[in-house]
Amino acid sequence: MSQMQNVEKQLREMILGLEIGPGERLTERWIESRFGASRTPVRAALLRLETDGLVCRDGRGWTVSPINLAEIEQIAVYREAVEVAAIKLTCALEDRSAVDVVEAMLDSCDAGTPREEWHRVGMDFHIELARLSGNEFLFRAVRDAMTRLSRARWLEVRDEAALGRAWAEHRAILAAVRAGDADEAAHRLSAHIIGSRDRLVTSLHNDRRGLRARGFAVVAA
Amino acid sequence: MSQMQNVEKQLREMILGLEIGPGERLTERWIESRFGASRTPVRAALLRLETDGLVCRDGRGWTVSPINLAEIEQIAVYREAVEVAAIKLTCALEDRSAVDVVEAMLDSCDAGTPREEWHRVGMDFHIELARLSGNEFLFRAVRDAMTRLSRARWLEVRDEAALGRAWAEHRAILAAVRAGDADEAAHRLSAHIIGSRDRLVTSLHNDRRGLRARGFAVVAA
DNA sequence: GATACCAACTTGGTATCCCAAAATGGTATC
DNA sequence: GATACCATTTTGGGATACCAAGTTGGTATC
Repeated sequence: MSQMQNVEKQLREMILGLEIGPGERLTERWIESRFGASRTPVRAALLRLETDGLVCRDGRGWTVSPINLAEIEQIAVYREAVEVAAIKLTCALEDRSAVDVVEAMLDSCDAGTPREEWHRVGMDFHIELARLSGNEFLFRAVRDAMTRLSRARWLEVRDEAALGRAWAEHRAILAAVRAGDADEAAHRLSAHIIGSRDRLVTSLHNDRRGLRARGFAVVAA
Repeated sequence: MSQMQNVEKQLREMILGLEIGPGERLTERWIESRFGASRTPVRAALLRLETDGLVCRDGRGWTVSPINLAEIEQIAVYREAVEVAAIKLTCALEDRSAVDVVEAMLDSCDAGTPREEWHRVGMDFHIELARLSGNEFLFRAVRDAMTRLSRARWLEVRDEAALGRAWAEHRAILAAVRAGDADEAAHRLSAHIIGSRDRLVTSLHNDRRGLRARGFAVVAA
């Protein structure tokens, strides 16, 4: 694996894992020494992460992108459009047996599953569901949206009941897809996404002081 | 303007203007000497253009992305989803007077307008229309889709009647938006996009031998 | 004439060096 | 004590040198 991929992967994990907080300044030299690579691959990695929205320019320098509530709301609208389009395509397929693979992902989480895993599977559900459509651009759009939402979703305060509800919604969506009921699937998916958005924005809004106290930059809507 | 932006801009224009043909190999050293910049900004520019889908990796090297008919079909589905979502948002706005600005773009083209201008305005119409939604991600998605379609649309064989029909469809879409009729606007926009896709794919499919003879790589659907 | 093999060149990946601009910190002045 | 100013350091942008891997072209052998 090239140095550029190496730096990009590790830096991405540190940012998504909140090891580097939203709003923190980054210097190319710090990354260079941190990962033992020279500035050329570091700069390439930063350019990649910039297009993913994980880092952004701050004047001349680099900053880990802050949590932006307005952006989160807009992304929800965006992903609703593309996920609904994707699920309609999937419902129109003759062979929809691939939903079983997605259902198995949901099954892999139970009471003993660590929170990180619930978080990861909760995003991969949407990503893999979009992949089933066979449309590369809808798939990429969902993956990109989930990446941008990842940190915010991790910071969301969710009790077990909320997780259970989300999983039930996921299963209902899959059931509709399996039945080939595009309208039902689209409606449930749409409601799920908008509901998730509202809970997410509300949670972050209520917690914004605590988040800022932890050093996380949170931009209001 | 930085060297990186300079190289990116010029290289983008050369690719979109088909001065460098789809499928052509690129070397960092050629770009370096062509634009008088060193490899550092050249590499940064290539990474940018790669995320825009204008260049792609070919093993170890770089290639101007070929025209890909399957990709064009998928992008049409993608842009239909996002453009329809955007126009519905716009129709729901109280103040939709900004459509006048978009309408003025259409008015700027007449019989004496060069073909490049029709081409540019034909894309900007969709981009600016999406911008009116106020959703940054829907807007970016449309802009990105149009960038990826730009070369194919330029190669499309379109007579004056077809252009006139497209403009009429554009105006009908704007009229529906101005009236706040979301369903009508969405329906007309959707039909316009799918119709455009069909004509585009058909045209390129029929012309693929001629295009290949001009040295343009065309990947079949 | 076909093919196996080797040297020279090309090319992307990386490290490193230089530079200008911006940030920083200390000092002198009021 | 506050502030204006200047020297120093830091930082990103760019240029260049080096390397390894891959390609190419030619040659010698069969």
